[in-house]
Amino acid sequence: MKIEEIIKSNSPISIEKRTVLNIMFTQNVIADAFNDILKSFDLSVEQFNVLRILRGQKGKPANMCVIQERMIAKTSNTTRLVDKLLLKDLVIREVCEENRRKMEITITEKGLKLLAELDPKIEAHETLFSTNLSSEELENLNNLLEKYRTI
Amino acid sequence: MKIEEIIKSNSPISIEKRTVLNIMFTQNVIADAFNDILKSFDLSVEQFNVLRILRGQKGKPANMCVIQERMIAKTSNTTRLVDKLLLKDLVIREVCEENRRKMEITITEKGLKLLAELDPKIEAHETLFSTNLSSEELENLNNLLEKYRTI
DNA sequence: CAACTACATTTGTACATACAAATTTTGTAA
DNA sequence: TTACAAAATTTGTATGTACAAATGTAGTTG
Repeated sequence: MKIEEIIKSNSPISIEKRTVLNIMFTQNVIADAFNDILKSFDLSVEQFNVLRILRGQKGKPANMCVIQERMIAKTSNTTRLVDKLLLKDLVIREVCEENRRKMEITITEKGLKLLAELDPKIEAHETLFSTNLSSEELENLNNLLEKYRTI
Repeated sequence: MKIEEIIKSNSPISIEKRTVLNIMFTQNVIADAFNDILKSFDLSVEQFNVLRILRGQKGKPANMCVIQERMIAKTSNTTRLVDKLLLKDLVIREVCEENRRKMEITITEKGLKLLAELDPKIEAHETLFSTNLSSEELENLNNLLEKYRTI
């Protein structure tokens, strides 16, 4: 569906504006589908991302800075996201003994299990949209996006 | 900058996952730049979008349904967005006489003036990223996104 | 070591988002 | 005409986001 139909515009839209709208709208479609999956697991997208970052640490704890710099939405409030994960026993939080300003966040067994359960569903979702494009088209799309956002 | 560097991943990422990340991240970059512009005008992105939808009505009022269906993020709370715009005298809200369940929202002169002031800045921003790509590349990007998100 | 500055995180506040429940009005059918 | 269902919007609640200010800790310099 063309972006003009989606926002029900009757006047023509410049290619620059269309590109912005298309990126915004496509992100929305993906995020909505993500949300649908995570909702049944009582996780928000950002909570899920934090868990994935922690799993990527392979046992090593991560402090708040590290989590923050790896998140996609840069200014999510990491403290409160971790608070929520703590309440569900998906992570533990300890003061770092070498530098008491830092916090060490580690994913728990329960957190890992939850991710393991989610993995196939998330992967299926990621694949779902991609099947509309050939591998060359996918590569092309990624290259164009990377080139586009460079300032 | 490649998406792998951005999220500081050391393990390889599938093309499907990379595509999702690239779309999410690019949208974030655009939205942040948008926010920077609107912040100085004390508008949020969604408030701005509502104003633009109202301007598109060319004098005709729009009811809440109409506004909602034209917004990019489908479940923004239109009532509260309009509340905020009312407080700033950028719109007026009246009960529709033919169907008293409906509300008629109209943009004010002040709202139109604000948009007129914003227009060139927003356009410059939309153009900024687009200059990284040729017209064919832009067309290509738009087509790929439209094809990608089709379910 | 006292005073500063920088660092890491938390807290406060205002606003936005998601979704369900409530409210008001309209149309319709017994 | 009362009762009921549907439509349009609002309200409530929990959560998330943006950003500034506050807190607590570490390192540095006079």
